[in-house]
Formats: sequence, structure tokens, C-alpha cells
Amino acid sequence: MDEHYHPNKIEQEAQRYWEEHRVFKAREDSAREKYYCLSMFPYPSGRLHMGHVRNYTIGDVIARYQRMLGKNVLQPMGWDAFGLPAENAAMQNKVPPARWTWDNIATMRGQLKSLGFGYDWERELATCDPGYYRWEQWLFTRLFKKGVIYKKGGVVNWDPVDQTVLANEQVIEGRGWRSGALVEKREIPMYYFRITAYADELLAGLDHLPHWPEQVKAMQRNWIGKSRGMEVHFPYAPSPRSFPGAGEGGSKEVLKVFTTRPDTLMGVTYVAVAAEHPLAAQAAANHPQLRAFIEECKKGGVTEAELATQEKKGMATGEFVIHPFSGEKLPVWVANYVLMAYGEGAVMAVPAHDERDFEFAAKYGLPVKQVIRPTDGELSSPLTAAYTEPGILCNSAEFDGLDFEGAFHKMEDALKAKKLGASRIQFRLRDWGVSRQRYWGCPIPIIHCAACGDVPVPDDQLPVRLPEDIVPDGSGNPLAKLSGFYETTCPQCGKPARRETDTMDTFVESSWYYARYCSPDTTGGMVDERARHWLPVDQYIGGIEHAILHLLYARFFHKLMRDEGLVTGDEPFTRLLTQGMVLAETFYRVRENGKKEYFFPHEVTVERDAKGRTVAARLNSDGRPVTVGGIETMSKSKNNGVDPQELINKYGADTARLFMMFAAPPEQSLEWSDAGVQGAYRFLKRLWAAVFDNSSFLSAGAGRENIDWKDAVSEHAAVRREIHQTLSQINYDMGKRQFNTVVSGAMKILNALERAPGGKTPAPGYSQIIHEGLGILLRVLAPITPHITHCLWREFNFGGDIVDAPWPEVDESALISDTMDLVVQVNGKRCGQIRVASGAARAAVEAAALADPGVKRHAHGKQLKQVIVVPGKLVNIVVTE
RNA sequence: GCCCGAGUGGCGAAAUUGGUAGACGCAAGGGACUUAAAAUCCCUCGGCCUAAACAGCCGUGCCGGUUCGAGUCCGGCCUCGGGCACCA
Repeated sequence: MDEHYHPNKIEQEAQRYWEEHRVFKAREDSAREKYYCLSMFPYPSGRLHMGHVRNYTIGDVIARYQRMLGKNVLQPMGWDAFGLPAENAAMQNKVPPARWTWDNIATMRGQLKSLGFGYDWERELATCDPGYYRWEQWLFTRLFKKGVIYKKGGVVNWDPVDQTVLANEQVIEGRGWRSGALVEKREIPMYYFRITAYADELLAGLDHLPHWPEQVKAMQRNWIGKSRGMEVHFPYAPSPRSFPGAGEGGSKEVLKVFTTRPDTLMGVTYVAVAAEHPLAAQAAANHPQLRAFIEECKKGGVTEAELATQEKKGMATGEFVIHPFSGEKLPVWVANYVLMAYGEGAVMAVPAHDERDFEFAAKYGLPVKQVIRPTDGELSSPLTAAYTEPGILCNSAEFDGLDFEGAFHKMEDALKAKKLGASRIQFRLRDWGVSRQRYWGCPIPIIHCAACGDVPVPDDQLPVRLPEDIVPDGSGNPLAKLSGFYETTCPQCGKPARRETDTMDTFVESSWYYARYCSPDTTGGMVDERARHWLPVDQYIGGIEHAILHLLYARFFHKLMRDEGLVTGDEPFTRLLTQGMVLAETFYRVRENGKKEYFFPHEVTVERDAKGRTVAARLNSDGRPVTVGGIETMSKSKNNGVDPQELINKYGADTARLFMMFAAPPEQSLEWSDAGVQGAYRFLKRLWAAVFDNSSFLSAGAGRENIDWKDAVSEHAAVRREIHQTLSQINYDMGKRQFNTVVSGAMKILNALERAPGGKTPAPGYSQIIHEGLGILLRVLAPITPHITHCLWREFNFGGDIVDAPWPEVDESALISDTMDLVVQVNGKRCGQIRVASGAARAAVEAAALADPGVKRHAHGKQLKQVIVVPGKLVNIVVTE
């Protein structure tokens, strides 16, 4: 064995060994419990970043650990290969997106292999492969026939100069990112998935995912946004003008609103509509000021945070509606706090019981009418703030005295009798528009025929292949200019027809890849019976940024596939782990134009004070100070990213993996630290040295004679006890997926082993301890640092390969000690420590505690009230104060 | 504004769910080895008081409460992250 640790050499050897022996090939085996461990697949952007390394290390640690527990593990990897960046790169480099994408995949596959992840590469897939997207098209045609997919108009960003549709991220401050032209809103036909039909199931299913983070479930619940409420119709009051377009899609004589607080209906003092509401447009026709106000509303801030702090503004339309019960004439206002996209785009305003309405009414001098009182007590009059709690109705005529539920039902009956409303469930969730006017995506398998309409492409004509040799020029969708692509014939009537040139949202591909991995090679269907063997995914790992869209769409797709009989079960992912971000320190100077110029860490020298605190930093090139900008997410724009490849080249994959696991628990953010990386490397060097130092007798087969530990020197028995105690803690932490303390446990084991008294002629038990301790240590580390442990395990012939070695077991007998140390407290304050025999009776423990000098000092002159004994932990003497 | 999190040494963090606060590591300081450097090894390392202490006091964002005992539970505040589509 080599005296020194050479990571690059042993890592290449281990990786070659795994590949040659197809160690990670997953085979269906009904005799063993299956475990499907999946990390979110990457977009092939060109190179791995630290976020990938963290994500995939966490997944690999879990997969390898489960394998050592005896499970039959599947851990696949693939590529989320369609998307906008490939088109941008194509334009820049004049290379077709397909070529660019496949080149990137080759590079990144090599990087993943150099990190030693235990993937079954025989199941690799890329979503831009026709063998993959063919089945997506197949499912699309089925769902289209079923009505789960339908066509309707959708609003897009239109760049009038480039004559193209822009993604939201391509719109910068209202202008096209390339042309700089003012972006227009345009309505075009698009295909939609009817995800709202599954809203209830998607919401209820969250309650059956106990191993998902609460935060993610809360975000999905808010996104689906189910509320029970009432649709209320307000008839229009007679007016000099009529509104032919008012109340689009419904009756022309009423203004519809949706409310979750029908109990406050008698407190309505005005009605407010969104700026985009048809009624607003109608009223503005002869009202220039209103028209100007509506334009202003449309321009205003778009983010919620901006809107929340923004001043409430409105303007009366001059129109009125009639209250359904009181017959009162109520003014209709346009208000900037009403959203067109939710409910009816109109609200009934109850200033007394809604904070926003209260603020608005106060500003514009609209009346406030209290109709709810608390169950106990009264409100001050006049109201100084909205009372938003549910309570008892008052000032509400025949509804007085009812509570929320009572009022809800009585109001509904009364509204139904007048045909002016009914209860209903409102979701925030909207149907999922999947049409993209882009080239590098999965073609939508529809043919437009003048006679037959939208005809799905028949199975025997699938896949609709995307031409792969095109370089887009940024103006419009190249497919729409490619007659060879769009000219076709109608599958129904055989006449000339036009193929759909839109492609699908890339979220569609990533919504079912987890299922395809089970049978990636099947040409007979989307999935085959192997999907029923492996699904659901037992553990899914990825970034919190996918908490809503990706995870919701994948859950939706699983239900669609279930309803097609393709998979069983209701949910795709049993456990979810959302890993934290990778952060690093930033250094910058503010330039004259006010913009920050960021510097790489290697360009600056940090100055520290005597305690090691960072006090200042200087730029190496000019020696002048730079600002220490704090810890932020790694990004190109802040020059604080660290390239994983450099790290691997310098220290090896094991050091990179060890540091990632040790620096923070998986779900928390992780701060990059060069010194921390060196610390991880130092530990691996010490591990190597510990094995090397004992190699002579280990390789001679020593340490396997099973001595009786009672004969061993007490130091050796103590070391062994510490090792097994630590192993017990490691097992607990592994169950919690708290890998940072697993690493700390491994470090403790090595520290303990180094303390075991050895020497030229070691006492009985030494070789035994080293053999047993190193055997445990290597296995505990194997999931985290697979290469060095693979190498050392083989070096000493511990038996077989460490990937398949059984996870070590705690020897309970090693934990037993003759004596134990207990902490003694007086009134809960620690004041000493006693050593008693392990089996000591309570009376003996109390006596020993009372005899302790510390106790005597603290309890002197006070009266004993009580003695609390926590077995194995402490004794608390309670005395009078 | 609303919904989630989180506040513990110079730093990253730990504390097996109410029982010794700061494990493990990093940084820093001191020492050994070396011609020297790197590497390695040993010692110190929350604060205050003290010549020193295995003597005492304080200490887990702040204020209060429950308890024999609170980083952990409860109430009220403060600060910092993350998410958001003013959701009627």
C-alpha cells in the first residue's frame, strides 16, 4: 500500500472498477425490497455547478446507504435537454441547439462520473431524444381526445420588431431583450392542460405526503388556493348608457362578484372592478379621466411586494348597481387592488370588515357600515379599523343574530330564490398553458385541417420529429418557416393540411421522466410493467425553487398517467428533500456609475484581527481596499462561484463530497469555505495514515481472534465503548438525513482510535480494536467518500466490495460500563459530578449526590425539599431558596 | 402587506425532542520537528473576576410565563432570510 493518499489515482481506479463490474446496474428483483432514489436531472448548460454537486452528493449518500442496508437500489441520471438557453447559444455560436446540447451532455456526464456517483448509466435518458418525446406526444393525443387538453386563447408577449413571442425572462422593463422594442400583449390560440380538474385531488393529496417538507406543502396549498364562497350578482341600475359587453360570458344585466365572506353582504357600500374589467372599459369610453386612470393602473408595479405597499387608488365609473337584498344603489369603482385574473375580476366592498376596503373607503370618503359584531363585546363606533374576524351578524335585517355558517346558508337560499347567486368553490390555480412559440422543444402532435379541424397525429405517425440541423435567428419560430415540416396531409380526410409548429413547455418533459427511467428502453409504450415495480420514487432530492411548478406538474402527470392505466398509486414521490443553496463570500467596489464591480476571491487578500475576524480586504493588483460584501448565492454575476472541476482536480471527489456533507445539514444553505475544504482533505489524509500505520498487522490477518473484552486493558474497552456509542449516534443521524453529524461521528471514531494505546508490543485488545474500529469507520464513510473507502476496504481484505458491505451494527454489550458519571445540580444549577456503580440503587445515588462537596457548598443552611434522579443523566437536589 | 423558516463562540455548526450548552470542524494564538518553508504532531481557545483554580458569576435575539430543571414548551416583541399572483 502507498504511504501517501493520492486521490486522483485511487478515484480513477475505483470508478473504472465500478464501471467494468456494472456495480450500479439496477435489476428488478422481487426478492429484495426496492429503493428508488432520484435527484432532479440537470439542464445541460455546459458545466456542473456547486449546486449540482451538493444535490447529487446528497442523493448518492442516501442511495449508497440504502444499498448497505440491503435494499435493491435504483439511482438513474438523465438530461432535461430542451429549452431556451440552447437557442440563445445557437444564435451566438452559429451551432444548431441539438449539437450544442449533446456536446454539453458529454462534458457534464464526464464530470458526474468523476464525482463517483453510483448511477445506472444504462438508463440514461435525454428529453430531446425522439425515443423519449415520442411518448409525450402519444400521451398528448390521448389526453386531447379525452378533453383533458383543450385549445383556447392565451395572452403572450409579442415583440413587434423581431416578430416573435417572448418568454417572460426575455422581457426587460417592458421591452424585448434583443430588439429593445416595446412589448405588446397579443392573444393567440394555445393548448391547455386541464389541471384545474385535478385541483381538489392535488390539494387533498398533500395530506398524504408525511415525508414532504411542510414548507413545500404550504406553498402548493397556497398556489392551488381553494376557497369556499359565494357568487353574488348585482343587477345594473338604470343608466343613461348601456353596457353591451359588461359581465363577459354571463348575463348582461348583472355584475358578478365572488366573495368568501357572504355574511358581510349587508355591509356592502360599493363595488370595485379591476382596470381590465369590461365594465371599466365601457365606462371609460366617454370618460377621458377614467381612461387615463385605467392606463396608469396597467402600467403600475407587477410584483406583489410592490403592490402590497403601493397606495390604494381608484376612480368612480359613474355607474351604479343594485344591492340584491336591500335594493340600495351602490357606486361602481375601478380599483388598483382588484385582480382581473381571480374570481370575477370584481369585488363587493365591505369597508367595515375588510382591511383593503376600509383603507380605500377612508381615502375616498365612502360609507362604512358595520354588520358583524364580536361574539363577546362591542366595537367602538365609529370603527377605527376593519373588524375582519367572523362574528355575529347585526344591522342585517332578517339575517341578524346568525353566525358565519348560519348566514352563509340563509344568504345562499335567499340569493337562489332571486336567481342572483349561489355558493361555489373558487380555485386560484389556473389551467396550464403548454404552447410555446419556440424551436427547441417537443413538437405538439396536432394537424390543422380546414375541413376536420384540429386532428391529433395518429400513433403510427409518431414521433413528430423535430428537425435537428436548424440554427434559429431570433425572429419567430423557425418551424413556422420550414415548409418541409409544416406541410402535411390530414390523417382523417387526406387533404393538404398544416402541422402545428408550436412546441411544448419544457415542464412537460420533466413531469414524467421519473417514470421513464424504470423502462427507458421500451419502444412499446410510454412505460412498461417495470414502472409498477419501481414506482413510486422513494426519495426525491432537489432545489426548493421547484417547490411549486415542477413538483405540482409532476404530481398532476402521475395522476394523468394513472388514469390512463400506465402507473399505479396516486403520488410519484414518497419522500422529498429540498437541499439548501450554496453560498460564498463576495467582494466588490462601487463604480462611479453606481454599479457594483465584483472580484474573484483569488484576486483579494483578506485581513483578520487577533481573533480571526475578517476586518478588511484588499485587491491584490492595486493594494487598495474592497468592500466585503457578505455571503451570497454563488453566481456568475457576483464572481463568487467555485468551479467543481478545479476542486476535484486539486483535492479529489471524496474531499469535495466530504466537505459538502460536513459543512451544513442538507436542507440548510451552505457557506463555501476554502479552509473548510482543506479541513476535509486533512481528515482523509489522516484516515489514510491511520490505515497505513496499522497495515502490517492488519494485512497479516491480526485482530480477528475475538478476545474477551473483560481481559482487555480498560483504555481499550473505553475506546471500544466510544466507537459503539458514536455508531449509535450515527445511525440516529442517518435516519434524520443529518449528514453533517454523521461526518462528525466518523471524525470522533478516528480520534478515538488514535487515542488507543498501541506501541511496539500493544496490550491485549489493541489489534482487535483497530480492526473492528476501522471496519466500522470505513463503512460509515462509504456512502460519503466512496473511493477512499473502496480502496482501503480492498487493501485489507475486509471481504467483498464495500458498496455491498452490510451497514455496521452497534454491539450493545460494548456500551456497558462498570461505572457511570452523573451530573449533580442544586435547584437545577450544575455544581458537580459523581461517579457511581452502573447498577446503583436510587438511594445510593441520592446519598452520593448529597455527599458531593459542591452540593454541600450550594445547599449549605437550606432545607432539602426534593431529590430528582434522571437515570443515567443527573441528580437534582431541590432545596428552599 | 400575507405565508413559511431561522436567530447559539471569531466562523460553519451540535445538543438523540424538557435533563452537563458549544460535540465535530474551521480560523486564531503558543510550542515541537525542519537550515527554511510546506506538511505533520502537541497545547490553549464563550465572557467576566482571579496569580491560578477541577472557586464564583454571567451567557443560546429581547421581555415575561410554565417547570425541580428551558437553546428546547407557552405569550408578547425585535431582527434577518426565503416565497408571493393585493386571492376578495
